[in-house]
Amino acid sequence: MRVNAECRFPLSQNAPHRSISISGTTFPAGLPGAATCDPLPDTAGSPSPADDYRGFGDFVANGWRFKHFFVNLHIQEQACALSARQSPQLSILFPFMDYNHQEIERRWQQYWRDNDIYKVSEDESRRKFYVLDMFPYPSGAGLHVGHPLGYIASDIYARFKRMQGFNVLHPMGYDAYGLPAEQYAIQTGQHPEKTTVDNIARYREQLEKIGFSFDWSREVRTCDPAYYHWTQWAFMQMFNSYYDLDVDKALPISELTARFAANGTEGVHAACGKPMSFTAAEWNAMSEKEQRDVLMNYRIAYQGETMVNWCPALGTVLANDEVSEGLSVRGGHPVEQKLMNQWCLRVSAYAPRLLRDLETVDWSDSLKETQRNWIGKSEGAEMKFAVDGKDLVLDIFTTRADTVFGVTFMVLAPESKYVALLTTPEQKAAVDAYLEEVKHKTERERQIDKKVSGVFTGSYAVNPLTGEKIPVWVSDYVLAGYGTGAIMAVPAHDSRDYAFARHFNLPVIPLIEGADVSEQSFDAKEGKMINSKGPGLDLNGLEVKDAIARTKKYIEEAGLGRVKTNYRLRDAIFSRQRYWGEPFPVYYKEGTAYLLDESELPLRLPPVSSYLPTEAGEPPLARAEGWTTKEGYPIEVCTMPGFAGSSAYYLRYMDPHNDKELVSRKADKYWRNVDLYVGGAEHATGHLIYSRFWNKFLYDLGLVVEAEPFRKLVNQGMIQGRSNFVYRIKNTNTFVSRGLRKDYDTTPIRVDISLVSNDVLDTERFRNWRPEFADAEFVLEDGKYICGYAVEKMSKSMFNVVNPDDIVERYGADTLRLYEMFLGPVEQSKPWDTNGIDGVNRFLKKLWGQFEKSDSDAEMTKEEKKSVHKLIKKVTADIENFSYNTSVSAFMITLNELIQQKSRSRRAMEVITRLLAPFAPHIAEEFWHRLGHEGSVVDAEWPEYDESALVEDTVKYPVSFNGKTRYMVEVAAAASKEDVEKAALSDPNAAKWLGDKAPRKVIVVPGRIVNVVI
RNA sequence: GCAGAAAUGGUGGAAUGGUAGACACGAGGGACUUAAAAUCCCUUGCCCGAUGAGGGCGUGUGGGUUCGAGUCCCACUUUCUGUACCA
Repeated sequence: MRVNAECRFPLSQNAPHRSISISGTTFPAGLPGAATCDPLPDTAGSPSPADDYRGFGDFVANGWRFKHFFVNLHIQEQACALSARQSPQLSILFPFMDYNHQEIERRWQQYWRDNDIYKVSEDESRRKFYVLDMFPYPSGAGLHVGHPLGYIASDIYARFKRMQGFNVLHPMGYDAYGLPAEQYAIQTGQHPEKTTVDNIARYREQLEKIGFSFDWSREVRTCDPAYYHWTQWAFMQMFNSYYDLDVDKALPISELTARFAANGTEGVHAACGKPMSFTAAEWNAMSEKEQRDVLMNYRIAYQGETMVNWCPALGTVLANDEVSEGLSVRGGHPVEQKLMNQWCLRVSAYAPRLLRDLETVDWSDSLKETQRNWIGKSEGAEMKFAVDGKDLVLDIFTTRADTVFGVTFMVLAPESKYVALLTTPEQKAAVDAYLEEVKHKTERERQIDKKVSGVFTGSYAVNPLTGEKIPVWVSDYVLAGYGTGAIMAVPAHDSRDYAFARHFNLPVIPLIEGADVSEQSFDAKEGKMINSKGPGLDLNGLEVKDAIARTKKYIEEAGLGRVKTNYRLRDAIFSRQRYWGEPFPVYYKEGTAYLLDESELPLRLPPVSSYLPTEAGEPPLARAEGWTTKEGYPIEVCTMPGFAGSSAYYLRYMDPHNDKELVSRKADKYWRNVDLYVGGAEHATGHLIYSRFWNKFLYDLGLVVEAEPFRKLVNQGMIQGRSNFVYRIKNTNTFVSRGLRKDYDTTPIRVDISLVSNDVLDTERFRNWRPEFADAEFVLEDGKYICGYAVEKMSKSMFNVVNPDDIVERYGADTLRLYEMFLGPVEQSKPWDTNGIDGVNRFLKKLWGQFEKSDSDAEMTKEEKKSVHKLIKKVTADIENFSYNTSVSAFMITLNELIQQKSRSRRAMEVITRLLAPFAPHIAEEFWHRLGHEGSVVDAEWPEYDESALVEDTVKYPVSFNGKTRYMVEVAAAASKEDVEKAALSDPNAAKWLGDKAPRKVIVVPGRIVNVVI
């Protein structure tokens, strides 16, 4: 059937007349009953615009809403030969499709799944691009609107790159080992795996709804044996490697063993725990156990006695980055220092390379700076101070070698092994008492309580430059873990030493000319040296900088010490006394650690009867039955920390199903490393250090091709919650707005965010929500109760969590995606405010309407073309710069322009569809198909702009006088500077501003501005 | 303390040294509607002026460079983030 009747009818009296043509082409194909009018003969001619209508009703079918009109056609008889049974009154079902996000999003998500649209494989013919998000820990609370921010940003980039022709790897997975699941297990007895799997299912569902282009076939979970097989494997490689300082890379431990057997420690420069010296003969004479003990000092994954952060509440040790201000990052429990034998990773060996290679990556300056601080390179000197009357030498590290002449005492860390050696019998009681006191302080107490404390050991050291005797003290302001655990104290030029000296009445000798040290120390590294002359060295009169260099040179020549670079970065503690983590592929034979055979990987996490430590204080794995090798040797009962599984996951995504290797050579050579990594800045000192270390280690072994894992990194800001408050006058049931009125004595009460809209409280729902205030009175302003608010972290306990599911349900994923981008720059933290979401939702609805109106296949007009090409240029540049908020506004501007132009161009919509595809993939896919395309818009080509379309015929110049804009002149775009100047000055407005003066100077910036100086 | 980032309307924010406040929210007014919702139109930095024409002032504070500064330089204030007895 072919119907060719053009009908015009008003949708409402005021709305512009809208015409539809009833024919096979305008009705989307396949719609049932698109036009249920009686069969019409071919008709020609048009009805008059004044055709009246009567009666209408809506009904919905297949997601389309139909309006039912009866139209009285006023068609000229001769133009339309109607037969007797055909009424001049035509019944039309006008398909009136609202923007139905639920329908559209469901349909296209299904289409993407069914057609494996986001599945990628290595394709040598195309250039690769790897876009990665930091994978989430699947917590029980699910996602809130803050989580997807980074995922949306990276998804836009991934889709953009794909449309530009790149083969884009964009995977997602789960960092599934972690404390919350285990804590939950302890409370409920439920296996953490169950909790984790449930949470992952929830996350997956939430993520799917937002329309990400993840290749889910590559999903990884760190708790999956097929995955942690390779975590354990990597650990084994580290156990079997040492760090050679001469070639500056990791080498197989077998090479070290061979060198020991041939030459002993002679000529070996390797990173180690404590310096060792032995001959080949001594080595060869050692028992296997002794040899293995020696090797443990060199392995990259090693077991060592170290001061660790022990968290009694969690029953485990923690890495430095898992502790903040003396409290555990997870849970906020107090942390103590404790000497324990633990597995460690020799990350410190990589400190120089971790620092140096920061220059090769495209990360933000602030993030690089954070890493630099954490690595903490400091150049100075290690100096020897002999102990008076004893055959002992104290090594100290200092960056201020120039201040040796001002050393008036020395300080040992309480944990230093020298404390026992230097304490004299007379002082023993006092020192022991002090050590006892310090031991019972937690790290937190030590930090909060900055009171000066310490005790004299009774011994004296000898200043190597002056020969003077100086007392040696013990104090907890000196850290055992940094430098040598001993310092030379220069109270005149170090504030901590100064405080200590004043407290214990020790002398203060100023060394810099003009420095007033009567009230405080002079810490600046500037000025001329005084009081600095000894038998072998005279620094007087030198600038501090030169004095430092001079002293370093002198002590090296005189054998008093050496130039040394210290790093703050310490080895990573790799054991956790917990259940929910990767087991170590390690067993113990006569107390010595051995690796399992690789063929036994993965070593599966065994079931246990309880997730608590044993009575004997051993970790939960000690409860596992048969936790031994076949031969009956006990297996390690600690598990690996959270960062173990997250350190190389980006490699596993390249080849996730490989059961022979972590990643195949081929896949690694193709995908290489991550081109764009998006995640939170909170991982700056943990994950990003460990991951870089891990990668460099694998790189040294020739297992991966890139020295840095993450080429470009973007930190998305945090989305904060907006907490709402109501204010109750004390001891009454009356609430007042905002709490701004100081005459009321008010107490803020938190209100769930769902009860508040535009700061206005739904008082009725509030009464239901908090039944104890069921009969509350509200003092209204203009009939409304206005809540107060505060911007805080988004958290359940603050009643400010906004769930993305609710937003998706109500507005759609495309709206959520656009809105999160529209909120502001991705890197910036900002509070979530659902109120603004209507703006982008309206934009999509308007765009939808514009699409429906677009029925012209003609070339774009000049105006249309200019609008559209301006948009191509803007959006392309914005995506490259991660400036997504301005992209969204550019879309809005273009749409407004097209509406203004009364555009009906399908070509314009076609370009906009492509540009919008990365941002709002569902609606774009819908448009794409309705425009008649077969495949997915995901593979549409990214449009290029035509510079000539952007050229203006005329340019409007603002004319300013002495920098103040006064009026505009319009001149031809081709006008010369002189012409522009002439136009500006001959404008009728000119006289008013020039007055009787002549312009001194006229500045014309082509295309920009005219400034007249008078 | 140190390091980094930032400070622009009622709000989120925009602005290669060149018309400050794009875009959006909110607010006010109007149209449509029996009504509401939705939608559409207008106004919206502050002050003076009459509601007009017009003018003045405005990007945390104070100075500077420049024909011209939100943007560059110096000093300061405040906020956020990270980090800390690191010798």
